[in-house]
Amino acid sequence: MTDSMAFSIGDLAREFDITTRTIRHYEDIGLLKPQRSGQTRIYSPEDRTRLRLILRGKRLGFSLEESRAIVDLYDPSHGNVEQLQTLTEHIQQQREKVTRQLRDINKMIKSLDEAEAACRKALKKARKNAPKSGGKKSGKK
Amino acid sequence: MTDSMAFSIGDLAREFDITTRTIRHYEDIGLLKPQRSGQTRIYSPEDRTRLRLILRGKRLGFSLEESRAIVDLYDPSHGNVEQLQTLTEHIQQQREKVTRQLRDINKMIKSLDEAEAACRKALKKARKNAPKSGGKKSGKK
DNA sequence: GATTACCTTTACGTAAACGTAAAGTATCTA
DNA sequence: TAGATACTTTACGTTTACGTAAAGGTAATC
Repeated sequence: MTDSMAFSIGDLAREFDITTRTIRHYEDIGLLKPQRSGQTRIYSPEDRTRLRLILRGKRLGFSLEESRAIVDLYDPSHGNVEQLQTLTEHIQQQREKVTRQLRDINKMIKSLDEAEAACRKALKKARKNAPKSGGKKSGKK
Repeated sequence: MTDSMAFSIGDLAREFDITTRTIRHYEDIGLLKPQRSGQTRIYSPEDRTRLRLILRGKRLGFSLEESRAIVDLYDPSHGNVEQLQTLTEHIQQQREKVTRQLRDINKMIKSLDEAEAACRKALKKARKNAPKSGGKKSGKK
């Protein structure tokens, strides 16, 4: 039960709703390095996790290069102290970026709330002025 | 004091730390429509707000087309009821996307926390094993 | 044994979001 | 009056992140 679970490229494409081309592209630029069985790519659970992180980064608007920095945080190929120190700096940078995103998102949610309220108000007013066939279920609710 | 405040393209570029080319590009695709004084563009506070919203969307990884949808929420050119209804749908969509981003961000912050902790731990261990010149300020803290 | 469903590589194409250069206009200012 | 600075347009170039053939290998199934 050590390395029992493996995935094909199609498995991952289906699971994450992306194309195989996308997955191969990530390999082209060195974000993924699956094993091979002959020609065919074999993805481990770790590869799957890396892919998940990449796609999360994408949803957050990170470039693939930025995602690389994040994914590499979880890579056990960081040994010496200097690397660890630059690593903490990287983490700090990512944290700052993400924190700013959090602020932006909260602002945007607030904006959406306001926009929705204004919209509802306008709709209410419109229905009141011209309830040509819409006055049916017009309980106060 | 109605429309007293106006900005040049350079003003806005400096304020938001972008190039004038970027601002003109947003106009090319119809995201901004500043007034003109002869050839020269004159930006109102409303234009400035639109630009701010666009850039916020960018930081959140929105495409300019997506940002257009958001910016248009605040545009007073939405009059009739059907438009208002599709508008609420748009708002709902944006809210869902942003909500998912919020989840992603929280996950990522958590991940960063863990990565940082693991990193500190590794550094501590490294200093303990080889304190060649680093044992100086090594109070428990 | 032919079809179907996977997988592979190589390679040119493309949309988005600007960058960058060229060439010209208008306004200060030394 | 000659820069220097800031504005303008036109237009080709570039990067990122894949899309989309083309051409083929392998393996199960009808």
